[in-house]
Amino acid sequence: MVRSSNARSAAGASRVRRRNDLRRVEILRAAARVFRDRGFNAAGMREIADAADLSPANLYHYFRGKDEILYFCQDRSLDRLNGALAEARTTRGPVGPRLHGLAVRHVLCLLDDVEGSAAHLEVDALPPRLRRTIIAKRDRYERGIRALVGEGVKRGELAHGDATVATRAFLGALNWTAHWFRPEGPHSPPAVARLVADYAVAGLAARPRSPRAQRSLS
Amino acid sequence: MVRSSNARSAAGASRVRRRNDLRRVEILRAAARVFRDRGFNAAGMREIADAADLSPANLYHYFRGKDEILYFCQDRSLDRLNGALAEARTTRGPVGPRLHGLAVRHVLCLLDDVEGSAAHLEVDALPPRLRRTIIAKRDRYERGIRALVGEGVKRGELAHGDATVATRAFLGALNWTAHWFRPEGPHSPPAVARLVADYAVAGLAARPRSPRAQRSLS
Amino acid sequence: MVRSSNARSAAGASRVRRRNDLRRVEILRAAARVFRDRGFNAAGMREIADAADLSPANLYHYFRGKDEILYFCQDRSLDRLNGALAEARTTRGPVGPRLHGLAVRHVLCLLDDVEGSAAHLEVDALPPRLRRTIIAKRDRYERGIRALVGEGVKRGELAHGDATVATRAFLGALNWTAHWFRPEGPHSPPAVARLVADYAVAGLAARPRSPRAQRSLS
Amino acid sequence: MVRSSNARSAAGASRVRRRNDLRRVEILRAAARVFRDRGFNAAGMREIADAADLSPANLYHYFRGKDEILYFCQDRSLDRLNGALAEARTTRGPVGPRLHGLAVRHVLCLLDDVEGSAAHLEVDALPPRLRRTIIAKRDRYERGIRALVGEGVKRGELAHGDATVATRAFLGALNWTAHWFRPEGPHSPPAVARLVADYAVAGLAARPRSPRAQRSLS
DNA sequence: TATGAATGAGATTTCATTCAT
DNA sequence: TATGAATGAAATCTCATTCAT
Repeated sequence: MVRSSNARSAAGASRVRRRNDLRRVEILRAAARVFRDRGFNAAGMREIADAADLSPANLYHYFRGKDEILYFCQDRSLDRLNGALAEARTTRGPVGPRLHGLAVRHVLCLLDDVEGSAAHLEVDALPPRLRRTIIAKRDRYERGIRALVGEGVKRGELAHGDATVATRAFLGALNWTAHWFRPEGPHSPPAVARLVADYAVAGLAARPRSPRAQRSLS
Repeated sequence: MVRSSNARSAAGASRVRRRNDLRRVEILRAAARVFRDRGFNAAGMREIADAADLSPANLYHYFRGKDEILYFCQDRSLDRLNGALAEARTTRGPVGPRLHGLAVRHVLCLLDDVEGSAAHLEVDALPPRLRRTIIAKRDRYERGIRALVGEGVKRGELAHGDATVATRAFLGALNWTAHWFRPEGPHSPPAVARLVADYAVAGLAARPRSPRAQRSLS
Repeated sequence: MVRSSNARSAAGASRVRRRNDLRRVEILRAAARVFRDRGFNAAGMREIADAADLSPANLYHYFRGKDEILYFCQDRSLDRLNGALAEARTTRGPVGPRLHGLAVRHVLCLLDDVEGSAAHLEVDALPPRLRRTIIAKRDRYERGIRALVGEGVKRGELAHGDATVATRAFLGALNWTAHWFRPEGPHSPPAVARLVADYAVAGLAARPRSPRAQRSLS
Repeated sequence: MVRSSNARSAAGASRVRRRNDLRRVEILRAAARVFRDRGFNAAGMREIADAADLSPANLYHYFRGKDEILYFCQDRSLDRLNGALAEARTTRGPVGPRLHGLAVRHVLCLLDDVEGSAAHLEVDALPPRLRRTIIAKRDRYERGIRALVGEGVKRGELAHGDATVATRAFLGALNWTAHWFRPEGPHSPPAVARLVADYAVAGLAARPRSPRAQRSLS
């Protein structure tokens, strides 16, 4: 009897804990969508609460404050991106397609309306303490991509040039999607993701013709 | 006496008007830098006033409010961009270099610390009335670029594909620069502009090899 | 069966009741310490709950709310003080030592970290209904001391003067102890109690020399 | 002309500055009264604003926040008290009357409804940074009184004993006045101040009779 | 008896903006 | 042209309290 009681209470605790965590994740998803659509500063706690179907005060049951909500949004986003990165880095084969796959997942992550996201932008909104962790993860992601690009250059697949700047321009092409994509537009998120990834990877590819032609006139 | 007084006051008015206009432009430059660095919502009127060396209250002698300041910032930015666009469209020769030149000017416009800018983002912060004008100019700019891209495709210089999405990805690569550029970094603004433009134009160029290679694995 | 059940439940109820009462007292002790150390308004229900090792919500099984907790704290404190007062009044002998004993117990009551206390301050925090009872008890205590002082004056032991004001100054010297006493300081609570009582009673004693000397210069 | 213009603007600036400072002092006076009557935590910014005849938001034109208002209240109070202390310490003559004069001024400072005060209590409400300065001033005051007491003991005027504890009991008798004094009561502030000072100084005076008599029975 | 979740009321504070001078 | 003073509205956040379990 005692054992069964213990077991029950343990199960209860676990169930509660899991429900609590699930609720937190649901809130983070909702918040991420709000942040993406309105920006961190323009998004009010009331909006987030509405999106998550809670009272504003109740948000503070789950998170210490708005900053922390943003922090966890970004943390989750970056974890997903770093997961995709890990896969791209461990896959074999030419770098181009691997970068393409990564780019697709990156964009889908931004546009996903269930998971919400794009919250890895606006790092500056975080207080210094929280910012450090996020910047570390973000830099890990960026360095990982740069490493892939470097690998492609070594193999002769990708163009020589400043890998850091190229990586950032690559990410810019991807990230910008969150700014302009409209669900009611002509393309589905996967279609957009593929098109943008096509563009972004092409920008890295080895230039076939004389690079002179690419130079600006002015 | 009366005539001379009139003349003087007319001259005075003109001088005042011109000074007023100069002051307005100076304020807009300062404001554009603040908006770029901090974002519209995070930027306070006090910050703008400090950057422009005025008291916050005095800003209201020059502008109706924060919205209007953003409006004029964006208006000025877009005018400069549309100027660059016009030049790119009327220039003869292959499309690639013309787009490259435009891209360079676009990035320089974002990074310019005298003129300030990047304020053409955050259109959503404007109240509907002001927003319409800005969106019109922004769309004009985007359509112009898309037209150039279309011309390049027709000539066989640029890759087939969705020109609208490609244009936005192109702009994303450029615009993102404002997020990551740091003056104390390794490259000067013109150097960054050239590197980013290289990438951005390459992404549009006709794909030489089998498009399959660009496809994602997943 | 029914009888046995009744009997058991009666016994159970009694035990529960007693446990309940014990628990209530424990909570009041903890709350009294928190109120003394932080003040009524600064003390949160969470703090009280932590000090009593309960969840905040569970406090409401024992008390109607924060006000009621303060009420019972003050009630208990004043009962103890009135108990000490009764003893001092019924004791025979000169008034000085009897007041001294009372003062010692008063201070010990404030500093006692088991019983907690000092909660008889902050009467204003109570809602009117509860306030009346507490004020009545507090006034009973004060009047009792004033009566003792009056007795001392009649006997020639204590100084003439405004007995009400003197009583309050006397109580001030005692009560203030709760503000400055630190357990890690040089004196134990009983030592402090004796020293403070020495001072407080001396202030009431008949002035031997010319009262002029006590007068202010200014 | 130019000089006179300069002079005028300088005078203007000075006038403005002085008005600003005056307004600050008025606000502090009002706030001190509110703090004394309601306690720091119970007093809302709205109450303070009402007492000072401003909108709550406008308080932030003069002070950084509630904490800072309390800080300046306490600072002003302690400056006044330290002023009185300095006078008491530099005056010649027996210590008793000098302490009496200081005590009178101390109590008057608490009860003064123009200057407001009693705000030197509740030091714990301050954030650490501000608290340090106030504690330093408060300790200076306390040490000054203790030195006076020590001088009295040396001269044989005052009773031997723990000077620190005696000083605190002395201050307790004075400070408590702020708790119980009611303007509609039988005594005027100066009358109360004299009565309380009489008591407080008497508590320090050399005990004429056998100290045994002062001992508690229990 | 016990507690996680939930909430309305209200606290402090910020901010864009206006106004008197 | 310039600004200190003033304010309403709203934002974030806290807190005592309730409720379902």
